[in-house]
Amino acid sequence: MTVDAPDADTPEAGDTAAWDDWRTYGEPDLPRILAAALEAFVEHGYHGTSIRDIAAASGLSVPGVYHHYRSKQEILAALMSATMDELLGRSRAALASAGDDPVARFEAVVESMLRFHMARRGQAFVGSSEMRSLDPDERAAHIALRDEQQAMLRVLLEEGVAAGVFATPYPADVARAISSLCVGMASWYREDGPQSADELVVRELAMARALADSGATG
Amino acid sequence: MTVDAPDADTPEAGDTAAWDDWRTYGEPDLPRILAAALEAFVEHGYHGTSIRDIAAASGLSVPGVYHHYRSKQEILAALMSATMDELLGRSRAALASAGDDPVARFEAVVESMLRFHMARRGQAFVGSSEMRSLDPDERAAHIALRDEQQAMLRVLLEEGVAAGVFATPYPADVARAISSLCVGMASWYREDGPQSADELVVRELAMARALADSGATG
DNA sequence: AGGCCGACCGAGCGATCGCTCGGTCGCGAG
DNA sequence: CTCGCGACCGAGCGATCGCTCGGTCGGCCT
Repeated sequence: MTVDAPDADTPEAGDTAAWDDWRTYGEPDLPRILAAALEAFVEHGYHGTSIRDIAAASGLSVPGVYHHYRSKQEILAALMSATMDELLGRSRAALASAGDDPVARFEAVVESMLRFHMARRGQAFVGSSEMRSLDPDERAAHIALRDEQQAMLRVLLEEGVAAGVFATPYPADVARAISSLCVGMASWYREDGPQSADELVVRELAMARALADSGATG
Repeated sequence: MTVDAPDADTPEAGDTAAWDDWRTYGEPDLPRILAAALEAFVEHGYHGTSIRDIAAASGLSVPGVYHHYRSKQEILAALMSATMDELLGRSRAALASAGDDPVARFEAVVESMLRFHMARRGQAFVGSSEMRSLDPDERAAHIALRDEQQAMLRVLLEEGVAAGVFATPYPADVARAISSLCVGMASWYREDGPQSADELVVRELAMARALADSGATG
């Protein structure tokens, strides 16, 4: 069992100091097997993709794939954890670079989520649609990370409410709603769509702010 | 090939006059094969479910299933179209019962979507997650209906903007966002959750209104 | 009583599934 | 030059897949 690892110059999972350039995205540097699996999972889903599909798309034989991963399940798990690691890493980096203003902190994290779900739409889509295909252990770990991401948002909203800059009485619901917007965006966004990524970020950010101020009637 | 049809007292697809009681939901009255397929698709996905799974869960043999549906694909298609027919029917009924006020019309349709995604969460989830598993023809038909649903929302938003009661410069984006909120809700909502369905509707409706007023800076 | 038909089933078809066995090959170390 | 080892492959295992063939059975019409 060898690693088939990402290039060495890629920031490692959990390394908060990396991703300091959290707004910019290069080519996804997944190892070829994961890249092939990603494309297939996006199009046909985990159970609709065979190891032979993945092998052919990565230019390998079936045993060639099994030389790098012990099972199809391990391929999915590797893909999902790479996804969550990058999302959380970028969100933490965004938060760390945002200073003290509650609104700026909130917007930095939301922007990091928006950009991730646009630039890594395939990963983001698989990360949410194939959770049920994960083995219980990996699924629990994945859910914990996703909850951590949402908790970050919720805390930021609560701090904004405490500071008097947000009005929502239900920060947890708003955090969930913003996550839903991001997941949804990963489904419909196309790079060659009518709006630029930057403009889309502006629009969605405005919607996120509106959610943070919703329910102000009291 | 016979029908395995819903009970005769169920409103038929496309019958706008039905669903006049669009807010109330009884037990889903899917034929047993579709009910079994729904449960399996929610848990394991279309490709993760075998005909033998569906047969066993509906108390039939494999040929017994094929007596009612020509293929596994036809089972999925029947489930998806039943879903979209009910959603669109209830939304149209909500709109028809809402009077002339633009805000009331908007809120009626959003509420119909919210309640549907709560009461029929399984169908709603499969309807959005298994679109890629549909054959191209049925997929195109399904997408057309989904677009019709979103267009209804967008037109309502445009009318509200024209009437001066909504502020968003991007009604299409807001319509998409509201749909995303509904789809997301189908993923996390549980009937035995901490909030009642009615309270959740109030909260989510407030968020939808906030989205309709977002981006007012110009 | 006889015949038809809708509802269903036991057995099994060929294809494909995830995965493995027993290799080959090239490259770097000694 | 040889040896070990990581990277890979041809062939094929048993299991399961979607689907079908050739029935049985019971209720309804005449």
